[in-house]
Amino acid sequence: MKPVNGDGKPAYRRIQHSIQKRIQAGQLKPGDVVESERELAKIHGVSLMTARHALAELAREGMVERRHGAGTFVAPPKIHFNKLMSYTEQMASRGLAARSRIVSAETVSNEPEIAARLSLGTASPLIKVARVRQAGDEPFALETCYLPADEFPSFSTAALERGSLFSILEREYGTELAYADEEIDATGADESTAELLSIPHGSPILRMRQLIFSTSGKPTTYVVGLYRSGRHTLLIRRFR
Amino acid sequence: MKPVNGDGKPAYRRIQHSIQKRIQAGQLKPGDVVESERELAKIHGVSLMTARHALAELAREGMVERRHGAGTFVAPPKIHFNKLMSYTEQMASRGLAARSRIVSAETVSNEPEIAARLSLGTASPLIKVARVRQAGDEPFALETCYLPADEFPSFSTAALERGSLFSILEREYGTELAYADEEIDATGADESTAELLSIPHGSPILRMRQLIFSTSGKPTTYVVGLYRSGRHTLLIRRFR
DNA sequence: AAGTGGTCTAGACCACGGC
DNA sequence: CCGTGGTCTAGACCACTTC
Repeated sequence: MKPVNGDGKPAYRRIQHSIQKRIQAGQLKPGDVVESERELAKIHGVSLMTARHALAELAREGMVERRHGAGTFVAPPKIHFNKLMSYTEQMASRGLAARSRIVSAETVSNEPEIAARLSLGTASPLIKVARVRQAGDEPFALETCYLPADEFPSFSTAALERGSLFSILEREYGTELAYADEEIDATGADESTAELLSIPHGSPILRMRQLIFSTSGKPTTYVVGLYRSGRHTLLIRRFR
Repeated sequence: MKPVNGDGKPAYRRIQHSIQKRIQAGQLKPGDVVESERELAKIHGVSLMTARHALAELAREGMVERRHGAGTFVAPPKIHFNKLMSYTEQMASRGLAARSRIVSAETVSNEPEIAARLSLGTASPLIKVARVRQAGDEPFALETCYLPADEFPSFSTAALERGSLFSILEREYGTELAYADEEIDATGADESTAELLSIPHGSPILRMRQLIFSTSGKPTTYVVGLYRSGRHTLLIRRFR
């Protein structure tokens, strides 16, 4: 009497996805009521606990809100705080094209501190790419990223001209990024940075040092970003 | 045949807490195995699903890790990224005492921009308290916080000398804080800030503007923090 | 093979919300 | 009042890890 599910996926996931699809397709709008546990159980031919599991997961992910005694409702779209996004993605999410210029691209072996952060030997070769990010014609940030050269063979700077670093890592090398730890502080622009950003030497700039980890837990990229004061604000949401 | 639980709390929460206590008391150390679902069910006289619920919640909170086929294990203590903590709490979590000096405390009605951020009329009275945070004898930050004066009657600056702002809000006024949205950028120290932080005028400083919301979703406090360069680094974790 | 977590059933009662 | 989500039972089988 075991009702075989069509695929190998858990029933609660299938229910979850079916609701998720309807939300993304716009058939269910924020505020709309979602089927109750009992309705879903009947529709999908599962027990209450299974239907419940599906809704509980969706609530945990922020897709729906559950109100005791009232029902389950589609949640308003969340603003993506604390999301790890590439510059290209950030611009795209605002409907803008990413503009940047590669300042330098080389393989270096003399940056022991950064190699250490990437859990590598002190003399390990690193791909080092420095780019100036532009808004309109004005440069507003200098980003330098470091990758272990051994893990990204035949890394092509040309590809960087076209697409984002993230998409290259993910599509060309199958590296799934998971999270990043960032250190943020203020500092003054040194000579070369000042020149690249067209600001006076010593101007206050925001420095963001980012260590990006892949899903396997390995540090994959180190990025140092220097942002012109007044041109850039970081947004974070903290929870209690 | 309904086994009455001693209190009104759900069984799965009691199980959760009993495990949580043993972890915090050090009886269970990171890596230690936790009782299996079946064991917990027997011990607490509940069904498997209930014991399971308790462990699933603990896993969601990051207290334990579950490994399919192997067991449930105490997770290593997590670094609290992206947590909304008061200065006092941050220091306490490092085993240090918070040291700060109140620079000024007044009620103002002429800061329309900040009143607006707190969703108040432009002329609403605001409690404004400026404090210098110290590490040892060295000042490293200037924090100015604003609260709606109407909602915190008889706000005592004296209490601030003793405890943290957060604890006053939570204990004296029953305001539960939920989350904060922060804007972070770099700027240069103005005259008065430079003097208070003992740094040259124009030195780069990290500015953090924070709007703190209560659990009811209402903006409750606005904080502007100015941090000396080199003395302070912000840590964030971003997820993909 | 034994033990674990992951999924699931077919019910039950309770607490809460809105009419 | 009825329908909702919240908790819970007493089992079951499967997938996985460990030995």
